[in-house]
Amino acid sequence: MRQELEQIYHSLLDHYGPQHWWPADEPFEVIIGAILTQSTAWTNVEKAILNLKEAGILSPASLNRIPVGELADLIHPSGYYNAKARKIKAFVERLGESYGGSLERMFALHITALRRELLSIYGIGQETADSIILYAARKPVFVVDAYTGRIVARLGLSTNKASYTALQALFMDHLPHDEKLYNEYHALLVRHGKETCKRSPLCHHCCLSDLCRFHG
DNA sequence: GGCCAGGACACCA
DNA sequence: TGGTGTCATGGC
Repeated sequence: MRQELEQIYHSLLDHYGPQHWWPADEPFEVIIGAILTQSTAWTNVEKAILNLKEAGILSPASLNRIPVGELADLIHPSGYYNAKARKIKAFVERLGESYGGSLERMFALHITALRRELLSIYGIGQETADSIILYAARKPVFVVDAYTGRIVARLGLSTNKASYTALQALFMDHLPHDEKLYNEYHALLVRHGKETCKRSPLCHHCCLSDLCRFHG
């Protein structure tokens, strides 16, 4: 299994090149982006983040002060703006109350403790928690998303109903726990999912065709 | 004009 | 545990 996962990785990297994720200037921006991109196109998230920057409130302290209704107005382009405003508020409130508003203090937690802490915050589920751990805290957890499940299922490496935990274990049980590897791998899976594997039922005519168990 | 994006939660059985 | 409804905009 390890060899197959490594072949997929190298095929994607050869085809697309390094993705330089996460597209953000700083760790806190990664977190806000991770919440805003839940079931939402990244182009819409960019508009919302730009609004926050132009309003000068893309910081834990500022977001703690602003009324939730005003925050919802600013992130309007990202969709689900009322729900996401509550989620952002929930995060910065926890950060303020438990860590004095310091991401460094929160990220000093051991990786499993950090994951539990993030999952206990309203609006942060498994994928958002793992995105924060990998791309903001820079610790080695494999981020699973909808593309990940579709791609490995189509390659014949899992069933199409595999759980988040099962998919995460598929990668973490067979690959070294390397933050840079997981960073690039997930980014490449998203890139590939956007470009190719979305509509094709099998992986015909894409850079992973040779690795598909359904071929030949 | 319908479909879908780098999900999470509440509620139900 | 697993299935369904809800939250909502913008691009194609």
